[in-house]
Amino acid sequence: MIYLARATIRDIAVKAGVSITTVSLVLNGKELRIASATKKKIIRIANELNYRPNQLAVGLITKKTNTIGLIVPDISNTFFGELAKGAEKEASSCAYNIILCNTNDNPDKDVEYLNILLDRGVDAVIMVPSANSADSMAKKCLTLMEQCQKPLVLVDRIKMGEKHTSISVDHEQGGYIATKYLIENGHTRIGCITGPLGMLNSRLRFLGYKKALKDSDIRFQAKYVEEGNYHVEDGERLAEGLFENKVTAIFAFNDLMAYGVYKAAAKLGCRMPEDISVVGFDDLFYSSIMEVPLTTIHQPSYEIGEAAVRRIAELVKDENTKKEAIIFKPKLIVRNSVQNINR
Amino acid sequence: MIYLARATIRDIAVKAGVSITTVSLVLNGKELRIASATKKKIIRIANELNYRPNQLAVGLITKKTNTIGLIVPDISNTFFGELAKGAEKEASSCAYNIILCNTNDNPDKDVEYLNILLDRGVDAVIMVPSANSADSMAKKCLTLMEQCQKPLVLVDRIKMGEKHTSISVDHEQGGYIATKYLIENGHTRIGCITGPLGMLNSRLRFLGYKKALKDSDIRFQAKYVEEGNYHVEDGERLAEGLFENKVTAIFAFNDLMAYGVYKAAAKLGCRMPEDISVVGFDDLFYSSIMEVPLTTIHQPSYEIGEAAVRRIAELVKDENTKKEAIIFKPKLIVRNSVQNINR
DNA sequence: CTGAAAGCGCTTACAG
DNA sequence: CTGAAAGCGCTTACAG
Repeated sequence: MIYLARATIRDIAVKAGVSITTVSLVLNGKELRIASATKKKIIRIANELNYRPNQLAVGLITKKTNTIGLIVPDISNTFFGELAKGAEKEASSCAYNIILCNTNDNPDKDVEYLNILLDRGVDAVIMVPSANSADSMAKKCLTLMEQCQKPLVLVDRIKMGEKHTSISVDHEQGGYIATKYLIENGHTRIGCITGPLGMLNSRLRFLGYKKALKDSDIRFQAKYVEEGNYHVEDGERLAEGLFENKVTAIFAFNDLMAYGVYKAAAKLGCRMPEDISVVGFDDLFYSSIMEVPLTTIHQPSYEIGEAAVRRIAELVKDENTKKEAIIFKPKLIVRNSVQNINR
Repeated sequence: MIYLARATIRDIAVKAGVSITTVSLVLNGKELRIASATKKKIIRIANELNYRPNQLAVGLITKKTNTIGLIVPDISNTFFGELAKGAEKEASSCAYNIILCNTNDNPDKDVEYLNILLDRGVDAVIMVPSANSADSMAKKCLTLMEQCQKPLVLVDRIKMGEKHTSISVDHEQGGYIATKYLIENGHTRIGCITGPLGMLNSRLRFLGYKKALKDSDIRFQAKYVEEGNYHVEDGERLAEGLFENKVTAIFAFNDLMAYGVYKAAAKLGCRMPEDISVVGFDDLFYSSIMEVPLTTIHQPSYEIGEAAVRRIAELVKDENTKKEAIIFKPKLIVRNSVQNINR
């Protein structure tokens, strides 16, 4: 009972006494005129032989592999894990598969993987560009994909517009509502731990922070701002300086750094939120189960992944699909890490 | 400057005035006898044209795609995220790519994805079977892979041995050392929140728990045992019953449920670890940054992913590679969630 | 030292 | 209603 080789279309043709053309036609439901007896016979035999088309052969000839490349900086980061999960789910439901590429935020890998994916005939790629990727790198990727006439969907850390679809939360608005919420709770000395300001998402959140201050006539002060690198350790290290500058609240540009603020507070005996309020960004799973659940800006990472694949499916079907950006609204998730200090 | 089509081996042959055979030979470094002038010319032209072989064509003919399927229950779970990251890194370093499949613990998906992966000509697959997958399901998968003569590496939730490689931490020993540690710290009324006992990893950890009790002449008591489903909510819900039974410590079979125990303790005003000690299993990233960092059993998920791909690379090169299991030693990570109650 | 030919497993005009 | 033929982009005996 051991079949070393899978049945091919030829095996079916031989067994059914017809040509492989006919088999192909029937199995793909292309020729409706074929005698229903022949049709039934072919289908029966295909089932008997457990026939499944070799997708390499199909892809080679149709120039379509039903395959999408997904390039992320770090799949073990919950944010990208959720994104991948959403993308995979949507892909699976349209008979696509995902080829996973993890760059560790190495910009060279962005291009390297893109080429490899193209070698494998992917129909499109979803890419979260590496943190330190120069704009020239993103351009290179876009050019590569354009030459092949294949969609590139840029996600989260978006560099430029126009010729491709980009998907992201509205980072600026996220920064704005996070800061606004702190202001509404009576805070005026609001520290800010940004992400790398070389990254657009970080610059946009920073813009939102400054805009919210301005709208409330609170003077922006550079001494309340520290540039982090999106890691827990940065949050911890940078929070200490902010504490010394007497901030009553800190807006950390991601949840990870917010956790770092928690650690710094614990180390220095600051109570949360009585002595120091914190708002994060991302809404990672952990944020809801902490002892002091973190108030944060929710990013719909799962939905972003879904949306990326959905847009690709549209793009592949109809090249004229508009390639404009998809912007998700950020949402403030109020939990317990902010103290109202209005009297 | 827009090339709609990628250069093919034929384009090179035409431009160099040689046959495609020669081009293929040179580019694959197969025929060393070829005139070095011809060789150089071909290589130069290939570079000029940015030639990259179409992997669909290569795969179709060589029956090897340098592609590995990875089937996991939930890629957004840090444990599997780390595993995927390790697998991807190792894959990338041997020029393999990973096709990601997410089953949401639906056993039917295990088989469905396996077939799809086979259609795509993967060289092997790494699978973490779904939680409720019956043994018959695992057998089906093994049979499928055997027929194609392709390695299947079963990871973490292992069903059966022999014909395939399985990779996992030693769950029983993990359960043993976790329990032993609590005993050494003076605990005798040790609650236990297991995973689904239908899953082998859970049964093994349970065995370790009972063995540790026995070795210390502590009577096993069923009332100290609750069966969970590896989710935070189970930990929280089941901990309450255990508290009522006056346990002084709880061994949760994964970190997620341990977090649930934390939540239950907070709700009931129990201090950690003064009133209740907890040990987890997995050593998720978050466990180290909690206010009361969790003492837990470390599972080397990244290394497991790496090992899976490394074994596959060996297996693909040499069919005679031994197919026995790879068992990682679990490691106790002592942090702050256990109180020593010896006087 | 190099090339013509067969073939991997399919799809798709085209012809009958 | 059905099939012969060409072809997708490669590799690999085989022949010279």
